[in-house]
Amino acid sequence: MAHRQSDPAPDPTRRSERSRRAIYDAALALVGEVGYPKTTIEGIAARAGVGKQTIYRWWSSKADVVMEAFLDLSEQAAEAARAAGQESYALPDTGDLAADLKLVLRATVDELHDPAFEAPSRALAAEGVVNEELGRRFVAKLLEPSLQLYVDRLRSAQAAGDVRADIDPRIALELFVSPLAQRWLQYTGPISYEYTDTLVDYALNGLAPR
Amino acid sequence: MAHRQSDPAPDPTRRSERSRRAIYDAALALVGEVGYPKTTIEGIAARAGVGKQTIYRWWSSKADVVMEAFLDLSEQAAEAARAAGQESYALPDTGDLAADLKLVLRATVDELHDPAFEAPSRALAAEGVVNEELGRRFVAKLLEPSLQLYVDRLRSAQAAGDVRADIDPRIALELFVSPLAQRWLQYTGPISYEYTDTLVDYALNGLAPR
Amino acid sequence: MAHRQSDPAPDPTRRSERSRRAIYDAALALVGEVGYPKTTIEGIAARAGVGKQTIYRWWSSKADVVMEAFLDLSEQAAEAARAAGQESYALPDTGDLAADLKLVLRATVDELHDPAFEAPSRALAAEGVVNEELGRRFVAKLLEPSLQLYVDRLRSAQAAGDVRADIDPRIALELFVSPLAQRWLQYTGPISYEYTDTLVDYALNGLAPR
Amino acid sequence: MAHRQSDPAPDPTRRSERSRRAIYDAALALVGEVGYPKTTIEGIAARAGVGKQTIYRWWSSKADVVMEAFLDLSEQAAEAARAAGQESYALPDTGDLAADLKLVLRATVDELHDPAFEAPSRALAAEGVVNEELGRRFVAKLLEPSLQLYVDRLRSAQAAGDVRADIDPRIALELFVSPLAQRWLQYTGPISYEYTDTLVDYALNGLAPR
DNA sequence: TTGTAATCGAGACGGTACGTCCAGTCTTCGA
DNA sequence: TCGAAGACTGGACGTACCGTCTCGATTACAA
Repeated sequence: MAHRQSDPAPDPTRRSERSRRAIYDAALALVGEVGYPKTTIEGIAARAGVGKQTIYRWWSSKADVVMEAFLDLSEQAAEAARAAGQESYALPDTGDLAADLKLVLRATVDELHDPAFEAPSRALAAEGVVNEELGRRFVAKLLEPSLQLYVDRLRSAQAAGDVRADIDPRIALELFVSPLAQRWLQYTGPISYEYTDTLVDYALNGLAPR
Repeated sequence: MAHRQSDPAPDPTRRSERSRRAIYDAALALVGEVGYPKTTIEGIAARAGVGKQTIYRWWSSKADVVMEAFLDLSEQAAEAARAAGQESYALPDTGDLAADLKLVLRATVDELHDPAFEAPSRALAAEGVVNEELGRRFVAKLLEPSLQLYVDRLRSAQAAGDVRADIDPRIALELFVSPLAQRWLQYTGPISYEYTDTLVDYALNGLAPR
Repeated sequence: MAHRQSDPAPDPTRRSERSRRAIYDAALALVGEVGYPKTTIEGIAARAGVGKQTIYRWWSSKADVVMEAFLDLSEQAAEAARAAGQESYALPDTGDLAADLKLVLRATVDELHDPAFEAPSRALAAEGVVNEELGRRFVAKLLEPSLQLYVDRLRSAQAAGDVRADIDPRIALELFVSPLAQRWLQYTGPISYEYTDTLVDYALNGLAPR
Repeated sequence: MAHRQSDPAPDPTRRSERSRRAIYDAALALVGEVGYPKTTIEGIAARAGVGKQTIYRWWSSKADVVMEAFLDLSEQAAEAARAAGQESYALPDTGDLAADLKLVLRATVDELHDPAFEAPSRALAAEGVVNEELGRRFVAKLLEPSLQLYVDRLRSAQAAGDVRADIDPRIALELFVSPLAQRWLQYTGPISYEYTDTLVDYALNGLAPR
């Protein structure tokens, strides 16, 4: 980072779009093929047919490059989904909260098993654990928007009387989202539809007898 | 690891205890001072006053060294706790499940804020995210034993009728443990007594109106 | 040089005199301040407030730029000398050959000690040793004209009977000029008035007893 | 150079002779093949099958490496000559000074035309022009020993009455050696047997009529 | 009690990647 | 239309570590 400050700051309007795209592609391809630790700036540059300086000019670290590459990928995916008529900016709301949550969590389970997403997102999550700044960026850009959808759905459920009014939705969603996240991140247990269904049931009804 | 196979297998009985201790100390000190990524085998060896080969002879990677060092530290801490009369092999069981869980989680909150534990455990957690073998070892050695205590306490609560009998305690515990873990690992939110108390309440009583 | 061919040949009439001057000044200043090897095209351009392309358009290499800059400096110096009434296009001819040569060589000794000339001329001489094309240009433009003055003076001496008629003046001058040059270039010995006086004496009278 | 001082100084007794030889060979081969400026440390290391650090550990610069490689080559050549019965530690002394000098200078002319010696010695001479420290080393190790032979021969000539007693041999030798050196270094003129013969004649007999 | 075989500290080795600097080319924009 | 500005590909720089490989010098066990 320090080395960037000293430079006279490059002019973003003259930036080569071609290079940026090539760098994103190379970065994601390498992370997928050889894993994040063996992915090197030098390797990305070579694969992208780009000078190393072009990477160092616009990004401050390998984590930064991979992060933006992944962000870009997500945006493209979102764009594609939007174009395909899907609305990814809201959870389904059939009136049956449990069913809706289970559905969405099952989709998340599938996504977590998709190898195209797994390598870079694990890498970024790991980096974020140890690098607070990047971690917060990762959360703000990638995680929080998804979590917000749960907040919205839970509020709707509160309006319908399906969730107690005094519940904080931002915390409530963690009851079923965080366990899944932890199992995936830390290999603390297997991930399955049955598991996520169970989480929803437990979370909605509580552990204590009613 | 591969490089170990080629060696004629070192004789553990002739191992220098002095060196091992020095290596553990150096490893933890460096992780604390300069962070895990800037901690190098070479640096550990120099700091420990030890030849590099002595490290490579007994460990297969930096992650391995730091892992064992941290394990050793934890064991010492546990030992010290035991010596001080505390029993860390069981959760309190006052009959009030909610209160017992809140108490233990508050202690965990404190631990997570302890800088001596934070650097190495974050580093290992991060490494484990990306390195499945190490991740599983980390969980098995450090996480699972603690989680087992929750399982025991929940079973006791089931026997007392405070938790429904059809609940799987291994999953149930994740409702309040995983959210805390995720907030700590991924900076998805602040960590406080109030937060963990809320988690316990939500988990025990559920989100749906009763 | 090759890269010049590809360009559509720049139009010298539209060349910016301002830029050329600035480039000469910057080049000589940098060679003086940081030495020839650390002088870079980029540095010259920045110091001259000029685009790199402006340099590459008119010169083929760093050596080329410095060469022309130095040539320009020499011409200016010659001009100034001429303006001051000195005639630098001929050696003194008092009738006493030995005295005349000693005088001129002493002036050369002084010049070789002048730091303003030393850095760039050493740099160019060095470059010329290894780069024949540039070396020959250096000699033709800078050295040969001076040597010609010795040739003229020696011819005049031959006419006066002070030098044998069968002597080749172009070779003869090397007897006292080359030793001085070598001592300066290669640090093979100290340079002083006494030394050059001795050279003249030895050269004129020979080593063998008469 | 600075970076060497900071290191704790490597242990010369543990140095790899194999690597040193390979580095010398690679350096000389590259200088011969692509020229000194295009010879890089990286290239030498690759060609020698050696890590770059092994070069930086023992030498402070490219010039240093090439210098020692050339020195080593010269020593080997001298050794070989010695083994072949030649005595390179003295000039011939037939009693005819002029003939002896002409003979030796003709041999020098041949040597200067030998491409195996030309590339590295030009490179080192050039470097020495601009780098005083290296220049002096070059002279002391390579030039001065040869010049000393001339001094010896001239003294012998003085004893025989063939050279005036008041002549300083160290300066006298420059009358025929330096012109040759300058023509070779700076391309100030062609080099031939006839030329060196002429130099000897002029120097011994002087330019003035007798 | 004395070899003798292993481990030990030390650090040189062949390598890979780092982050920087500059070469030489190409593109944009203002005068 | 040229020149300043500077982004671009490319490649060498000198450094830091990697993991392997000798080296003596302890050191502890078996003879």
